Amino acid sequence: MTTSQIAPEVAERVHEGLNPAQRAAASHGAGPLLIVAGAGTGKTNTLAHRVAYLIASGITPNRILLLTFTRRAAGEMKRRVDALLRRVATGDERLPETLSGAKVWGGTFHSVAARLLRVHGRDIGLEPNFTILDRADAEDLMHLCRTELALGKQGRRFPQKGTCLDIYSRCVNAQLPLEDILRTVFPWCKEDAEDLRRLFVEYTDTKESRQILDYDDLLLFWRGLLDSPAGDRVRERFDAVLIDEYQDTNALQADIVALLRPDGTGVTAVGDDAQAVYSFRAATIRNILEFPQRFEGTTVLTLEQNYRSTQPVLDATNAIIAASSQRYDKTLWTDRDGGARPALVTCRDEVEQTDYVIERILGHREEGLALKQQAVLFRAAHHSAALELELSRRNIPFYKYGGLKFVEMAHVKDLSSFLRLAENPLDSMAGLRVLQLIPGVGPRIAAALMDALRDANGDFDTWVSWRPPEISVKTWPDFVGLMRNLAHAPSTDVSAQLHAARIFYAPLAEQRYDNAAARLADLEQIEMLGSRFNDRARFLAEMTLDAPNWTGDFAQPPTLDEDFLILSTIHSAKGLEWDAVYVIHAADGNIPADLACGSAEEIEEERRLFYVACTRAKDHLYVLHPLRYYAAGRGFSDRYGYAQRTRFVPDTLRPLFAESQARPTSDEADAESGGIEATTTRIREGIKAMW
DNA sequence: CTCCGTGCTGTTTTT
DNA sequence: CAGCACGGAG
Repeated sequence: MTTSQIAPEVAERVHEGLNPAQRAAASHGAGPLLIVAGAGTGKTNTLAHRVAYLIASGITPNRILLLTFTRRAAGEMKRRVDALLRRVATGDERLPETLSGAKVWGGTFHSVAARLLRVHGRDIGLEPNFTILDRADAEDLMHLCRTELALGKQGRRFPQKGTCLDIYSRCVNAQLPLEDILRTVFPWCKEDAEDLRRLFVEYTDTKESRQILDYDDLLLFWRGLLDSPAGDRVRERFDAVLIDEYQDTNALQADIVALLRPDGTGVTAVGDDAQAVYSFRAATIRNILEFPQRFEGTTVLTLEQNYRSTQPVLDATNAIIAASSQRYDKTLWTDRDGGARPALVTCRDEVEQTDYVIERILGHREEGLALKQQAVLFRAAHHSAALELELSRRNIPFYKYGGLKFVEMAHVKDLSSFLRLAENPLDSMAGLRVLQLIPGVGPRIAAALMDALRDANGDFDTWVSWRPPEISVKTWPDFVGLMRNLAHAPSTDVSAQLHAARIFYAPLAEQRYDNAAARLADLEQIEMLGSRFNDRARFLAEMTLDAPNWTGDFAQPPTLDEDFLILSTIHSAKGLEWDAVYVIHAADGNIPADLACGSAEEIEEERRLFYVACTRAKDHLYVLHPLRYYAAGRGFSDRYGYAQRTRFVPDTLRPLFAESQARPTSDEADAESGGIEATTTRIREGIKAMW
């Protein structure tokens, strides 16, 4: 790492406002650095300061690689670094040139991989027009391969396509042999090892021949590139590599970091082993625990001063995580005195929980807390269904993170598939999808047409002579014309291409969907969005790799400037904070999820997840658990269960909480019938409101 | 071959 | 109540 000496007064300006530990982290020298940063200790801020410090000390911004967990985090980081640099530049003549759009390489492992492979892929035999399969595409491809090999037709039932992909992905990301993964994670599929092996070979071959990459390939090929003779060309690009949320990286990602900076110089990893919640994606806290062994001469710095939460909230969250066997010991403290103990609220059922949460939210808003400063968190996306319904009914605007994503909706995928096919005519997943939109064209014909296209080296002219079924004789030439135009269009004009595709697609969508108008409106939004891009491949990649945040950009109720409540899965809430946080369905079965109680490790992860949820709160924390809950999915009708409060708040921790009932206990006697009556009344009101 | 109706099954978190 | 697999009609 080539850092020139940094002037003390410049350093002082960079570090303004940091505490001593943060300061040490931000201005650390070239040796490998691990920052163990507890929740709310200013991790993001410290990392931003470190980036600014590196730039101020002479490293060119585009020689810094900043790997974050989400695109949102990347954007936030960039904003802060820019602000810092602006502050530093004041009165300094040497710096302004580095300022204008400090182009730090940033993004998720996956999106950075896509960009690097676009440039260097040829060196390892990858054409730059490769396209990327999202999760659903990958599953569908797995399914096609399974049918191809006639698996699951021998009487025994074969694992589902999603399960197959999970197994495959787990092997790749954990870098472990199939047997190990089957034995430890998917024991009920042990019998299928041989067939799975065949399936995975077929899957891999198909992807290769079609020049399509799945999520895992992006990491795999990035590592392969670094491991190849061309690896130096990638290594030479970067002087510094910083990785956020290191506790949630997997073996493959750790390999990539090590290959980027083999001796560890210039590596900065930030993370908190107490917040590791992605082991289902093969993330392993061994990466953070063993970082010092992997990189000799590592400096470990710990951030323990919490700036986020009040003392009572921190007392509770510290106690929750104390029960865990975390390895990097740290005790968070704060000087934010005062504030109330977090609330532990018992509700009779989900209706009561919903009402309670909404009342509190509105109450806080009365006191001046905007909806945006409050969030409701839950374990699984569907846990918020009842709440969403009631919020809509009461016209309380909200926005939900996690769960179904905008770009995964059928019509959005349809539209982007036109561009994907134009970008890479071998992309059979995009091709099959687009072709089957045409009436009279099903899987068989579509497959034949894609084969023909491949034989013609991707020249769409080969489709001109094909005679479609009667119903589509008119549509077909338009379609072929569209594809030819898209293929020859300058790749820069993304929104024009989207427009052309939309015009063709609109009538098909109208036939296909009963709510076509709404869907077509979405597509206009996509088109607008396309105008922000000047590169089709980049557009398509971001579309699949950075999907979640796109929803935040526009796919919401038309209230973007207005105030709205945040609903989020706990996983999607990572790294965020709100003044008031409501953790709902915090009852055994949901937290921890009964599907995740197979082993002690899994339960520990659920505990950390609960910890992550609670540590999002600055001033007000509510943990709610309905006694009676609707066990979604276990058959319909009246499958209600009686839930224990979450085991992560055992009796010993109760003094740290203010316990209450959602309704006064005096109602107990008549509450049962009263509650039910209230429900039926509400249903009737709802029906009346419909006319 | 496509398309549509019927019946079975299965459930988390995300790049 | 889905989303998917399978069977039969056109």
